[in-house]
Amino acid sequence: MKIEEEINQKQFRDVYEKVMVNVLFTGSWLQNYNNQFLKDYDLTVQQYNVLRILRGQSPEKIMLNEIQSRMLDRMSNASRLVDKLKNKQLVERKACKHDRRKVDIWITPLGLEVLEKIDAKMADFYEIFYRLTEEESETISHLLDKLRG
Amino acid sequence: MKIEEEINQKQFRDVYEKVMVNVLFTGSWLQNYNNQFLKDYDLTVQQYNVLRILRGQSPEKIMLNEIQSRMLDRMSNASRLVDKLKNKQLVERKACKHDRRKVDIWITPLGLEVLEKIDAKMADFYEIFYRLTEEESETISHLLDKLRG
DNA sequence: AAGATATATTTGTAATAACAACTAGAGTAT
DNA sequence: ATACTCTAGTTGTTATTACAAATATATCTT
Repeated sequence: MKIEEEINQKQFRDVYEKVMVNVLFTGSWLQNYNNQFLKDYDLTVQQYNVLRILRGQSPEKIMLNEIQSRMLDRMSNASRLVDKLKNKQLVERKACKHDRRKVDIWITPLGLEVLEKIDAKMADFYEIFYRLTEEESETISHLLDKLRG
Repeated sequence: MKIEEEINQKQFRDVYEKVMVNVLFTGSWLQNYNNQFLKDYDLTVQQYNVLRILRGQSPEKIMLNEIQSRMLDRMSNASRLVDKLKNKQLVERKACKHDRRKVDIWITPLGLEVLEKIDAKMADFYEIFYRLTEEESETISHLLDKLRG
């Protein structure tokens, strides 16, 4: 559905206003879609994302700063986000030996297990993306990169 | 900057994962950019958006439901959002005569004034979009429409 | 008209986000 | 060593978001 119909706005001042609205709207739409899917696993998009960052690094440990710099929404509070995951026993945290300002964080076996469960259902989730060809997906990615400068 | 570098992730499982991450990331990035700009006017993106919806309709009144259906982030709470704007005297609200379940909402002269001030600075704000050609903007919009189905 | 159902909005709440202030440890210069 | 500055992370506070439940009015059915 065209963005004009989606938000019931007849027209935009120009294509730039339209693309702005469309990026904002689609981002919000996709985040909702994600959250809906992840609700079964009691995770938010941001929490899931942090778990994936940690898995990508596993079995290496990683510090909070590093997590923050890789997060999709950098405004969320990485420290408390890790807290939540720790409470669910999906990650572990310990002060770094060499530099006691830092904390080492790593994913637990349970965390990996949860991610695997999610992976198993990923095909269903990804279905919507097959509305796009691979080439179209590349095009969006490329142009969004360009927009961010 | 490429999304891979932006979030420091070497690779994605496929182009679909990449486009998902990119849409989420860019949406969040753009929302932050917007909020930063609007901070001078003590408005959030959602509040600004509601004001614009009301201006589009002005001097007609509009009901809450209608606002909600046009919002970019439909999960925000339209009722309390209008509250905030009313406290700032940017909008007015009154129970609808014909159907007392509904409320009529409309933008005040002060609200219009604030929007005009923002308009005056819009050129600065829109600068980033000129990284894209008109054609590229149309392409993004079209493909995002397609993604949402 | 009474009761059931649908619609529009508000309110309660718990979780999360935004932002600033604070704490603690490391590095650096004198 | 002392003072200064920088870095990493935590904590406090307020606003916003997400979701469900409650309220109030309108509409439909019999």
